[in-house]
Amino acid sequence: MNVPVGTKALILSKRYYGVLSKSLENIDIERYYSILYFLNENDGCNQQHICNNLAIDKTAMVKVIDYLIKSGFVDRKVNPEDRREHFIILTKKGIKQTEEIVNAFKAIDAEIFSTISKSDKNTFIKVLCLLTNKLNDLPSNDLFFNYKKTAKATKK
Amino acid sequence: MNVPVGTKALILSKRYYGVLSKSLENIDIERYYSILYFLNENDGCNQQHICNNLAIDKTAMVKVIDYLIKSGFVDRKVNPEDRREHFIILTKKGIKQTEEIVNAFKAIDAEIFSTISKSDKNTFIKVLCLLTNKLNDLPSNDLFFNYKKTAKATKK
DNA sequence: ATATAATAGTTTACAAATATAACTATTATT
DNA sequence: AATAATAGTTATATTTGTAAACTATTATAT
Repeated sequence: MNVPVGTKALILSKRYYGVLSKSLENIDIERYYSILYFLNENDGCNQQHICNNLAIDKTAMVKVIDYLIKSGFVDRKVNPEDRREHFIILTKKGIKQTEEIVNAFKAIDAEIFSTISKSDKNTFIKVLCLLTNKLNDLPSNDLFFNYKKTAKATKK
Repeated sequence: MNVPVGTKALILSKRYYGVLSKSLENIDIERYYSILYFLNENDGCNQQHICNNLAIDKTAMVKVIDYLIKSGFVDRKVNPEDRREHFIILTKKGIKQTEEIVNAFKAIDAEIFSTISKSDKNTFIKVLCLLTNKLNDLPSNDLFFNYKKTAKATKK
C-alpha cells in the first residue's frame, strides 16, 4: 500500500496501542501507558521533560498528570532548587503496576519483531530515530518554500 | 531514547503531521490530508475501504467526508450496484488541491530520507509494513495470556 | 538592582478525535 | 420469508489537541 511514511507510522501506532490496551485490561488505568513506561526510566523528572520526549503538549500533560495522581500512580513535588519545576514521582502502586506495563510493551515488541532479523530490526530502529530527529530539526518554512518551488515546477 | 516501537512511531507521526500542516497552509483545508492522499490513488472507493486502509473508525469517517464535501473536495455517490455503498469521488477542486497535498507529502518523505541509504530506506519501509500486518493479525487475547504468564514469571 | 525576558506549569475555552451503542437501508444467507 | 451481515448514519460521552491568557519563579541585560 502506497502511503507516506508519516501515515504508515500513525497506522502502526494505532494498531500497536489497540493491542496494548487489550493486553492491559487488568491495570487500574486505561491509558497513558507510554508516560508510565517513560517514567519507569525517568522517575522524578519534571513535566516538561516528559513533554519533550513524548511530543505531548504541556497543557495536555497537566491533565495527564492530574489523572495519574488521582489514580494513585504518581505524585507531584516542587523542585526546591527551581520552584517552577514539578517533579513527577512514581508511587509504590505506580512502580508496581508500571512494571507490568513495561512488560506488556516489551511483550508486544518481542512478538512483532519475532519474525524479523536482528539486523533488519536494528536498521528499522535506527532509521526511525533518524527520521524523528530530522523532523525535529526541520525548520518547517524551509521545507515549505522548497515544496512550493517543486510544486510549481511540477505544475507547469 | 529507549521507548517502545509503537510510541516511537506515534512520535514520528506527530512531528511528521506538524511539518506537513505547516507546508500546506495555502490549502483550503487544514486536516485529513492523508485521506486525500489515499483518494488520489483510490478515487471512487467507498468509505469502508478508506477506513480499512487508514485505520479510521467508520463513524469518524462520516464526519471526515462531511467536512470534505462541505469544503468542496469530494462528492458522495451511491453505488447503483450495491446501494449500501457510497462512493467517494474527488471534485475538480479536490483533484487540483490533492495534487499539491501529494507533492507536500512526497517532499517531506524525500527530505527526511535524503541522508539515509537506499537500502536502509527499503528495509525500514519493509519492516514498517511487516510490523503493521503482524499487529493486524494479532489475536490480542493470545498476546494477553502470553504477557500475563511472563509478567507473573518475572514477578516471583 | 531592577526592569525585562524566559521558563514551568496552570486554567479556560473550544475544536477535533475516539469509542460505543443504537439505528436505517440494503444485500446475502438459510 | 426470516435472519444475518454489511455500509453508512446518528447520538452521546469522553479524550485529546490547540491557543490564549495567566501565575510563579528564575535568568538576563542593562
